[in-house]
Amino acid sequence: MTRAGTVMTDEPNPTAPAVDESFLTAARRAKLARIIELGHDPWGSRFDDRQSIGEIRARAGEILFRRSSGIDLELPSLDTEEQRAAFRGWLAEQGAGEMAGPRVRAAGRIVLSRDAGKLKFIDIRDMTGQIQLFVGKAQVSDDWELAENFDLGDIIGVDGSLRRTKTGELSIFAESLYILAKSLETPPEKHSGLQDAELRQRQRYLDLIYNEGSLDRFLQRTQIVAAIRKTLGDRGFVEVEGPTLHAIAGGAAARPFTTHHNALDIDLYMRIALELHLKRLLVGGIERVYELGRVYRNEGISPRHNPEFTMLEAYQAYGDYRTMMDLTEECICEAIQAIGGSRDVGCEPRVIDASDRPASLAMSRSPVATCYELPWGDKKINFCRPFARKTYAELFQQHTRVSAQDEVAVAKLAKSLGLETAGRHPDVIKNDVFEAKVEDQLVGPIFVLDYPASICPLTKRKADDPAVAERFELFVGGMEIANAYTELNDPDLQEELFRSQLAGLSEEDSMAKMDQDFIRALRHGMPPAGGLGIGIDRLVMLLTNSASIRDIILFPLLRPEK
RNA sequence: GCUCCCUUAGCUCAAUUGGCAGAGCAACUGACUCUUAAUCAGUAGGUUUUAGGUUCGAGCCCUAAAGGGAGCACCA
Repeated sequence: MTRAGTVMTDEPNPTAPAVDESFLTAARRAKLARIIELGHDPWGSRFDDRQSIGEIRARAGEILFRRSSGIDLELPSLDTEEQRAAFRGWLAEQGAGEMAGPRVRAAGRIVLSRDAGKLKFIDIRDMTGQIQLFVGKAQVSDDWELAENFDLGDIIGVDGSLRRTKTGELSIFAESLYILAKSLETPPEKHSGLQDAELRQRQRYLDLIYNEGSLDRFLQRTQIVAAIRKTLGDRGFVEVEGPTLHAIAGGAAARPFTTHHNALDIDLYMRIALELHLKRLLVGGIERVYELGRVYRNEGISPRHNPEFTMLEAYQAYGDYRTMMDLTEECICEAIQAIGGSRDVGCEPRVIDASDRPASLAMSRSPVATCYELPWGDKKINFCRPFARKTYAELFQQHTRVSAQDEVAVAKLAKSLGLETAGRHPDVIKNDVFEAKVEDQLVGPIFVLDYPASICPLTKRKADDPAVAERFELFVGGMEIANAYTELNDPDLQEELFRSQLAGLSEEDSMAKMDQDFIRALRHGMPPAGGLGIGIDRLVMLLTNSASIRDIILFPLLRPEK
């Protein structure tokens, strides 16, 4: 393993210069040195055949009380405080004897420690749970002094037997102890954890270790993403990996990050969307295709925006936006199920009536009633399939008392809301009003259908009304979660829409957006298709009841420290 | 980029009207072989984010900077 010119420095070096030689770390370094004196490597090594704490806890039923007479007794159940109290009485009645349980080996981080004379109670935690070690000076003999040099935060291993203490606490009665990694820093306060939002983000590892729910939340994120992949995979969607470095940053109207390729000497953009390359793959014959990956937008940071975020885009040939509505419901409901969302919470399967379903919109297949209820802030949100479906125009009318068709009245309303109207397209003004007055109100889940065509340059128009685009957005908890189109596959119209869209932009921006190869691909023929985008971060926020996107992104962007 | 708010011991938080900077946890010393946020006794730990200013006196008032938070702008 040693390469020429490299010196392996396996020898622990307790005299290494400390960055912060405060009295707290000095105490830990003194223990580090003492552990080395005792003949242990404070940085540990491979630790085979351990069981997870979750697995070990599951073996509690194997513990027996062995009376001196040789008769083994099963222990009473110990799930509640009453049962624990009863256990203590029961144990006192048994007289002479001792607990006997399976031999186990565990490893984890010390999160709590209580000394009681020649006894130590050490709580260790691994990814699956937490358990108490019972460490007696007489019982561990040689390892007692090692244990005396343990600190909160150290990662240790233990061999012992699984038993219960006299108070009923499931514990590993230690026989041998191992130091696997010394911790030289002081952990956060043990009751309240790490509260400071900045420290929680910068030092996410501490948040994960010490804040209740943090690790679970991020594991749930992984489960949600895995469930979405499974949902799509089960339906024949092919996952692909498109380029993240784009010569042309298209597919959305966001400002890209720029970067530079040295050998080619060209500026490149970090992708702002997945759309245009996935549609090329529809042309190429991948009839159901998706990508679940990172996009980058050079925009402001807020509780709902991080400059890099995870987006799902899925395209299905021979479908349309109604197809994608069903797919959206399936992805979300199966994700809820994957994280253990409660099912059938008494929400009556709703009958889709005229108010939910515009006459023009036929369900593409009969809905399956599936009901989940999740907390969202101080509210609860019911995810009952099918989700409500209302048109943009209906919702506009309902929440503003103004007809979306009445451009004069809409402009007047916009002005009264303090929105800029001069020189703007009526549909843009209308959409500003919609965003200001309607979106926040949509607790949902609700599909908003049929957007003004002029704000949807990549979307097919309705056959009977070219002013309306076949697009929906799914709103839940006031957030836009999904956005889907019947994809525009007319190359000439697409080019025209791009040009009119770009008319207002500077030459430089215009060049950045006009993707001639994409138009050329459409000219070769793209099947009619439905396309869906889901903002994964916002979906995870919603499903984990998180108020800030920074709570569900492991390492959100922060200014560099100092 | 703009506005407002926050920053006190390693961590979590106090500090009255501008009047001696405090507690809990963590640490250190001691007691305890069944603890559960263990308990008890004692010890130590501070450039109050930074740089200026006002004042007899500033954690507190003023100015600026840094970092964070909320909102706005940006985000078809």
